[in-house]
Amino acid sequence: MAAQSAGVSTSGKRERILAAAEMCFAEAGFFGAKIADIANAAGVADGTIYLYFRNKDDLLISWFEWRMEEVVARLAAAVADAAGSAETKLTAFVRAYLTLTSENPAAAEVLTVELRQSSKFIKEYKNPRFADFLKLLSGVIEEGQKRGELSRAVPPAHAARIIFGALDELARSWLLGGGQKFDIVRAADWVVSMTLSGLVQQKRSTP
Amino acid sequence: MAAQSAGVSTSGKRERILAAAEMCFAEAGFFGAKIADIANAAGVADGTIYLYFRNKDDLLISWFEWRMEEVVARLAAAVADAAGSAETKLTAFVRAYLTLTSENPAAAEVLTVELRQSSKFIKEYKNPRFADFLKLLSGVIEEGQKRGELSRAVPPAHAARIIFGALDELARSWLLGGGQKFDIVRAADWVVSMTLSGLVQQKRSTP
Amino acid sequence: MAAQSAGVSTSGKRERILAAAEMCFAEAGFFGAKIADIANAAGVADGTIYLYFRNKDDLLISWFEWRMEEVVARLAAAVADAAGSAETKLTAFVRAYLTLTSENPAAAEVLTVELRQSSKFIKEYKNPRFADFLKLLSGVIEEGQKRGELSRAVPPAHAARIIFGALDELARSWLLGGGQKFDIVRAADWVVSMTLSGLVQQKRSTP
Amino acid sequence: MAAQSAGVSTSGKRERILAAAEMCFAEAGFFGAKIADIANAAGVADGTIYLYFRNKDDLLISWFEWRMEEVVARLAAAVADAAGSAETKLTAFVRAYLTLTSENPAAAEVLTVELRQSSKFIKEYKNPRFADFLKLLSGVIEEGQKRGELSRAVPPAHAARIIFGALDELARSWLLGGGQKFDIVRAADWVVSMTLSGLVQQKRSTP
DNA sequence: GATGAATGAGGGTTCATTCAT
DNA sequence: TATGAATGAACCCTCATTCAT
Repeated sequence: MAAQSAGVSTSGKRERILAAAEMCFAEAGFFGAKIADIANAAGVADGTIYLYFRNKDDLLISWFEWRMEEVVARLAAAVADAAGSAETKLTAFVRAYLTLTSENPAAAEVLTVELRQSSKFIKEYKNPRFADFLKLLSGVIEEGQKRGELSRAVPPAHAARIIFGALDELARSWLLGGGQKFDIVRAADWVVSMTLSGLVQQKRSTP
Repeated sequence: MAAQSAGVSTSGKRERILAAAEMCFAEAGFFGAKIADIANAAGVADGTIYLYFRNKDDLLISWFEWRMEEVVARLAAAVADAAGSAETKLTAFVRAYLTLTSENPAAAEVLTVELRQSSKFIKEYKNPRFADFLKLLSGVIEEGQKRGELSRAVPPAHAARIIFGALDELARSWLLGGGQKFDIVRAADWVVSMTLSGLVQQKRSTP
Repeated sequence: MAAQSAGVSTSGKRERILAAAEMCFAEAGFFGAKIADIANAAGVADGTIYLYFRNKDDLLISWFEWRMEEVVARLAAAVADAAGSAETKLTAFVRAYLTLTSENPAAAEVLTVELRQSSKFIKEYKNPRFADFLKLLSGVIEEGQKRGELSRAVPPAHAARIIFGALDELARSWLLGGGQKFDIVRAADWVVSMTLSGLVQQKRSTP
Repeated sequence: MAAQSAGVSTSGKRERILAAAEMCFAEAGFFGAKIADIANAAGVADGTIYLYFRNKDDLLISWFEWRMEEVVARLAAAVADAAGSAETKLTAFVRAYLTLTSENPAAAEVLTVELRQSSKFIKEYKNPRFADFLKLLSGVIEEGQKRGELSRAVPPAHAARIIFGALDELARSWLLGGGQKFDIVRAADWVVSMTLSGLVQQKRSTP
């Protein structure tokens, strides 16, 4: 009772529904996934979903909040663990992001494909978790710029967007290939290489 | 009269429908846009749409082919005009892409948001125009690598994905801000800077 | 409560829908009857029909099964009650059939008119209940032939078809006349007379 | 011009449309056959059909008139040729009817299945050709009764209905079997046998 | 809380019919 | 006459949401 009043169901139904939604959204897309499918996958009645979520939109938003909280936490931990230069931290971030993708492709599928979709989520919904995500990334960049490790050519917020875009697209192409065509975790090095050193053949300072 | 005898309506109804679809998809999303809305915007009857397109899915796919053909042509032209190094060509590509985005935000909105939506379009539909798009970009990179202008650290196909992801994300954030927050065309330089030279403060070879 | 736990709605919605469908099909024909009409007549929402039937076709097939089960049972009972010769049994069958017609003209209308409509019902649907119906009739004939009561001039299956055709056509002409022009139950004697003794003026064997 | 003003197209388009309609109705049913299909089969434009027929209903009615005129004429000729007793004439009628069925299964299909269907044609349309058909049959019976050749047990109009019903049902079952299961023309003898002599084992007058 | 039968608005699609050429 | 592109009313069916139990 005490636990329930805190908004945490003792039976974990909310989580089961969110996990079921993740699966269904990944498989069929937000519009293709039916509430009945999700309820069935979660082992609850259709109506039960409405005890935990206002409506289908709210379910997607709630899923996003739920999943992103974990993602941001793990990325933040990875960054924190990577003591040292901005380069090291960015590398840790990128690797952690693509590792998460490979570990939970269903979640990645929804994040990468479904979440862009509707004006409901990108236009009206402020998306605080995604803002946290970008802030984590841009924070590392900003710090690196302040410390003189990174070029100031690109404003941190945009640099973060660019890196996220690169990661996201790489994740998407990996997911579409069924995870077969290349090693997504090793692909992290490509993103690191391109966004840190660039494609141009460097004429590094000679000793 | 003579023109009509070719069996192709001179009234350009197909194009009007495609343009109306672009507008409606951009505004409401694929699932949110109603056939009736599109017909109304195109100034035709609902049924007329089905004289030109098999169904709503086919309308989106057809729109994609129609729009991407132009996009790829313009990007190819921009690349062709940019004689010289791979660096110059990539810069031209990126600028042209973001210029197109700024010139036709509705089209960009659909491309960037709606096209990711899985089932019919990324999973089932092979998307030959998008493949052309990526091929154009990876071709420039591959050539640059062969000429020794670009590093071989990243395979051309993945480098192209990374650049596209960066561009796409930048375009999306610009579109979501209503085109107000920053100059998307000038943002091209950020993408160029990051993907060619990288973020790391270069210690260029000094004489 | 206890009854409901069986998973079968005690409110008899399925039967109400079938009865409403019977009425609407009789009045407007299968294609003319709208799902909304049937739902309205049954006092349920449109969507409710789809909880009990896959689609409109399934509704007609289900109606047929539902109604024919009763018809065959009653005809079988009539035949069973008519102990004695094949002649007696056939007479009982014919009278029972036309009595049913007069008692439920709507059902007869649908059976006689709508069910012939080809595609879904006679060509694809195997119609097991109608097969039962014919089997009952041909069984009586076959038995009569074996016992030497009936001529072997016509194979039982075809004789059954011929009798059914006669009954069906008589029912149809009665239904089209609004049941006013003649007494359908007494018309049974005509069918009996013709199919058992024939039209030809019999020169019965004289002692 | 003179010929056309008489309502007879010199190019025979009306007939081509009627023949095409027959084929399409037989294949797909009245509701399943599309005007576009019929126009295509007739080698005319959709709109052309409306130069010859008021609407789709009128097309079916017109087809019926067109086809029944021929059927009645041929049956009348068969009856006329069969000089002699009512028995002979009825036999000729039945054989001619089933011969027509076997010669033109498509027409038979429409007559037997589609024409019953809609209230448009049985309830509102007076169906004068079908009345002619029944009149021909009942006329033979009436005459036979007057001449004492046939029993007066069944009123001629109803006897005609019964024979037609038998024929129609036999035709339908033959058509549904794709004309493979039995010889429809030889089946004529069954109808003759049953409706003239009946099923009951006759104890014919002994010499 | 939990259920799931019931709801009914909504929309994609069809196709008989029209009419400008 | 003939055409066939265009029309738009009509309708089956889906599915998010509700609510009596």
